Amino acid sequence: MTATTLHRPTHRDALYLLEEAFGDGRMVTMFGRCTVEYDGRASSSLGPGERLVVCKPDGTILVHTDEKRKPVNWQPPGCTHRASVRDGRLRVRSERSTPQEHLDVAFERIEQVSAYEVTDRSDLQLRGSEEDLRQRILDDPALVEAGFVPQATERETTAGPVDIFGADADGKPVVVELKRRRVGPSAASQLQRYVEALDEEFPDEGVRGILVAPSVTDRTQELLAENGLSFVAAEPIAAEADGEGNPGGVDDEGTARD
Amino acid sequence: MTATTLHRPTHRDALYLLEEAFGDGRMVTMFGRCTVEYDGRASSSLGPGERLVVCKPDGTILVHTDEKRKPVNWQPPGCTHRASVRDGRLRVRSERSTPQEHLDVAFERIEQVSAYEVTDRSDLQLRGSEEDLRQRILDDPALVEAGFVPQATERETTAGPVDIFGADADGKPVVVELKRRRVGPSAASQLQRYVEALDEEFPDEGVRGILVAPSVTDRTQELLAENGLSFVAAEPIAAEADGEGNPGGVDDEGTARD
DNA sequence: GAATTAATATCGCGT
DNA sequence: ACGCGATGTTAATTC
Repeated sequence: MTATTLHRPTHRDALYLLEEAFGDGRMVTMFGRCTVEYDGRASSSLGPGERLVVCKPDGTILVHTDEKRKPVNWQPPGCTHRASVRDGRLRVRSERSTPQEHLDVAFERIEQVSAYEVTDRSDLQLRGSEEDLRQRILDDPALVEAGFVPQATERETTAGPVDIFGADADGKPVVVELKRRRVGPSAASQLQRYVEALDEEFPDEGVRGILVAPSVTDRTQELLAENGLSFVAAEPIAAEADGEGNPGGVDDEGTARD
Repeated sequence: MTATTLHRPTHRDALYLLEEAFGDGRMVTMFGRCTVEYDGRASSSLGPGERLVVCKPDGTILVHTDEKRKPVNWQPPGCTHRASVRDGRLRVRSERSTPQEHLDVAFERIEQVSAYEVTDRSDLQLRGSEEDLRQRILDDPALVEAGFVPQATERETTAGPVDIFGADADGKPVVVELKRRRVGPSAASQLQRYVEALDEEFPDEGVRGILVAPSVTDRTQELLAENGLSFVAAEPIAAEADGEGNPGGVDDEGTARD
């Protein structure tokens, strides 16, 4: 059986399912009225309300309200889940050390509990990352500027590893900092740190810094100019010729719209 | 009814529930074997596997596998959900403009669908944030150094707003940058940008920069020293006298352990 | 373990 | 809408 569900169970019956599911490495969802307490890297309290709680077999716990992408409370993978009943509440505690932190969920009413057997071997294939941008540049260094010759990636400096290190048409050292999307001031600062570090390695050679990204904000442009840095516009994936038509296809049996 | 669940429904029956739930602003969970395609800020493909899909009434969609805290795919609030059946698959599409992006989930088998009415008015109370650290410093400026006098918070500069601006015992301008936890090089760069900006506002007054955080990394300490910046150790909340005993209490009716 | 950086980061606040 | 910075960021990678 890949899904087991209890509707409005007693706390005791819910507890039995949780014991079983935690032991079998099944994923669990709970829905009901609860409070949540967290203590660890910070601490927090959440008063009563109806929420969806998800427990994963890797030790993750998520508490979701009806809004937002982020859980209102959570615990990362590697935690230990325990369930119990005390003072008329169904309780779930998730705990870990390093850092010492724990999350407590207490249900005063449990509307539904489900346990799922999950099998998922597929890996996500992602396109358009900074890694893709780097590959584009290495395949066609002229995207940075004519005559640019990449010599190393992730080259170490005292300010940390730089994305691409190379030389321009005149043989001057060049640092290239890559960003997959429009950038703010922090990217300019980061590039400036790299240039300063390499200036000490190559005194009097006039190390150049080039930021490669789709675009930059106005203040960032100023920052770059102040520090004698350059900006080159480039996307992590080539922009498509616009002709996608209707990628999702047409529904033929019915639709539900939110 | 606050929770409605269909176990191994036909795609058509699942579709009817989705139509109803999306229309009523209910939260939906789905579990089954599916594939996922995303295109927008980046693009991705995910092959077949069993996953938990959560749709929120605010337009959020989350696709969770049995591992990790982050959803393997998602769409942020503000999207529009649509469900349909086509080519023998139950499909859910989540879409938005600005930026133009969409997520498609296609179930070949749907194990369970649930719809929940959610009511949650409680707000999260969080302690230990940077805001708490700021309040601590303002309550007791000597935590920064003897004689320090705060004059403004979020004071504007050409490099952006600084956390605390004030004067030291000698009347020299001081910029304080706050971080709630151990910091890396970017915090030092940020502080340096603020000092440079204020140096132009207060020429020849010798603007000082102080980083206040629990601790700094070695390379960051060097960066601070190179730029003539200071570091002061402080936590966002006072460390507790260790005496918490057994905060979770003792279980008296049973436990389930993961 | 600590350190460093990317991310479809998300989120909130300001203009 | 864009810009900017905090986050209990999470996660991957390297040392």
